[in-house]
Amino acid sequence: MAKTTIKDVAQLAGVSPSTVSRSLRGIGGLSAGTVSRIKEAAEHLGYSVSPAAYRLATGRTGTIAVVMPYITRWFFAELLGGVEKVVREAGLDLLLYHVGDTEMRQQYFSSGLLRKRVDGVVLVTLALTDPEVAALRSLDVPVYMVGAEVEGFSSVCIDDLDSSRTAVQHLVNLGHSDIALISGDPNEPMHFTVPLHRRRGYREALVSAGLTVRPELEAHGPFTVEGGYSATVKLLSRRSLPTAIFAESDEMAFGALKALDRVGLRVPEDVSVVGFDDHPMASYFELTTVAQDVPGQGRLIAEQLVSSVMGPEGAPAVRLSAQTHLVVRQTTAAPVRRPDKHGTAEGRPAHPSPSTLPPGVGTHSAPRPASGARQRKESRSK
Amino acid sequence: MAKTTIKDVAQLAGVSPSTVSRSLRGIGGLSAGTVSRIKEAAEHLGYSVSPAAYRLATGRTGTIAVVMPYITRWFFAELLGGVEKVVREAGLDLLLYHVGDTEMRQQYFSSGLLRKRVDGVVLVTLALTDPEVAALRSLDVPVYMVGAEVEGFSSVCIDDLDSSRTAVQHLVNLGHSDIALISGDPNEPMHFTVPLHRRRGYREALVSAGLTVRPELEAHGPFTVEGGYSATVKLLSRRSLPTAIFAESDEMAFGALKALDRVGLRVPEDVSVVGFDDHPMASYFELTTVAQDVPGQGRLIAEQLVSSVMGPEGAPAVRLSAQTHLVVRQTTAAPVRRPDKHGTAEGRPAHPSPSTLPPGVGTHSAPRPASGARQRKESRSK
DNA sequence: CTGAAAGCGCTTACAG
DNA sequence: CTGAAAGCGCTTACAG
Repeated sequence: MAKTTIKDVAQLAGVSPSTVSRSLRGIGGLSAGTVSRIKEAAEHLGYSVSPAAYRLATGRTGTIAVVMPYITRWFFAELLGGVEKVVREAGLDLLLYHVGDTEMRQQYFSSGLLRKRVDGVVLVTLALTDPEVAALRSLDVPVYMVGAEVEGFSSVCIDDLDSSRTAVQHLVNLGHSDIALISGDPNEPMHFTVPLHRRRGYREALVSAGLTVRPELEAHGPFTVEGGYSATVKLLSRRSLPTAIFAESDEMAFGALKALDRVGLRVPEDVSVVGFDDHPMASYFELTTVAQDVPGQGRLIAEQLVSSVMGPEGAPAVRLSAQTHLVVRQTTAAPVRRPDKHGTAEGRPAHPSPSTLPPGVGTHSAPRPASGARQRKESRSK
Repeated sequence: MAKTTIKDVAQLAGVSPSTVSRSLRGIGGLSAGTVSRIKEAAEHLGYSVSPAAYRLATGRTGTIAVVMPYITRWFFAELLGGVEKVVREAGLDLLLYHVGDTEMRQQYFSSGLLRKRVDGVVLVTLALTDPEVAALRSLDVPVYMVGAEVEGFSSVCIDDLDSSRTAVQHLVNLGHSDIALISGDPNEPMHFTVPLHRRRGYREALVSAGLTVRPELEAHGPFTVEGGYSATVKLLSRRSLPTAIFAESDEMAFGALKALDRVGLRVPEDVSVVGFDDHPMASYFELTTVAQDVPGQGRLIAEQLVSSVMGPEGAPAVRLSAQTHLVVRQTTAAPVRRPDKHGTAEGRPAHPSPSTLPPGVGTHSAPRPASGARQRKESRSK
């Protein structure tokens, strides 16, 4: 199974390596006979060009890198899927890099890990520091961003600010005035900008509706089910209860639904909930949410990248925006007037139409008093 | 921003390129002074070796490929995360390939896409045909498999057969005899073996409990929430209703829960449900399920790969197995005796008191040793 | 301990 | 339309 080289092919076809090279890439004038002879020889020998040699000779790697702070979370996995599709169809290789914490991040950007290794890189959701931007520029390859923007780099973003405003405005329009926010941690070390924009959208919507921004209506946690659950528990332990909750991601909204269910609050009768993403499980929960096409964003940015990498000329940086739209399902409704502002679930009047109770909520677990602790009974067999 | 080469470093340090090369990789005897001078020069110039030149000279690519039929599904994303971690820590690059359908698959294996491109490849969940195995062997690099086994390739698998048997035995122990299966499509074109093993485990458990395997108790669909939903709808439209359902994945189980909820069947009072995976949302739904550590499997196989790729000598193929354990939560309970076997949901008597189901406690199955089962108690810290 | 030289397998002006 | 030759940037026996 010795590796067959271009020389072997040349010899078999009775031509020079140069001719084989040109023929295989369809360059220059070639006599039809030679071409087919070469093609045959190459196939017969099972020849494929050595990427290493090709790269060394041409300086092009035929490879792009995708750098992400998470791999398994819904948004990131979907985005990766979209990027992969376009990149593969273009015949490029995709190198995956996970930059999970600030330490990895630092060592990642300081060492020129990508140097001479890729023709382009797409960064997902990473808010770059100035030194990081400088390091990236010194790579001398086009940089593409999703969910973040940097001068001189192409990007595709949704309008987080406006989308969040819309989501909260929906709650305002329904008549809510005690609208809580479940957001990402504003002080997390990776400095993601998405949560910042979504929070700003929330606050702006309140203000423009003549409502006041109240810190006790805001809680935060990681962008996960657990994060949404514990943030909601926090909200529910404060002095005034919200009639609606805007969660910055669907997974957080799922956690909120669970927490509400645990304390016996009904959705949407007692509390309305809006999420963000349109995660596949969102329709399961009948969750009202802001929908975005994540694989589409991946494809979009990858197409930019591909056309610039394959093209003869580096294309100028562009800023693309992806659409979002509010999907109204069954977790939002007009608030029910409550006689007792501090009332517990039991004290509330029954809602006229309980059939709007979202499926899956409230059926599988006995409601218990919320406490910070997770209740989890597990038993293992064997 | 001209690329700095080893010559530049050599010149600056006043030595030959050979010496720089040796010094940078810590080979041969080196005088301390030279080493530090070289190191300084390299840092000053921001030098990093050209991967292409390195690969061409050494024949090693420092790269591994991960080939997966899905990227975004939970199992695959988690596995990828585990592999990535180990691979990155070893300083290797990870090339991601998505082989989504039989067509991609064919063109993928026929063209030597991986040829000369990687030092090793991990295949996830792909049942290979003989020609595919041959193509892989001709790559002349070690091949690693997760969730599948091939003679001569290293692999890590869970025991799908035994795990499924255990899950169904749990239902049998609770007193169920009408146990349905929600499985993957046995005729899907990719020929995944996991669903086959899980189905066999289901059937074997029935048989060994003296129950008969009834086709009308089996339904299939894709390994998704939707798939589980529609498979359950199929089950519910047949002549006899099951009192328990074993779903081959948690996501399918979620779909089952939804379908049951839609028709007013209560879980676990009317129907018990067991899933497979211990997906993060499983605890959300209080789903009884077979837990597996997916990122751990990714790390395990990656460690094998790394040690063989980095090591001087190709290690022999090994077959590793990963543990599973049944996690009993609240979606399984003893069946309630029904007067009317063909009764509809509406026709059923209301369950006397759901509180007769002590949360978690009363639902434990008597752990019964399955044949050939590994005994292992796992406890979760944190 | 260190250099000069060959070689890894391609591509691409440069000639013809 | 096709070849010979140089060069891409490394590594590694081979000498010294």
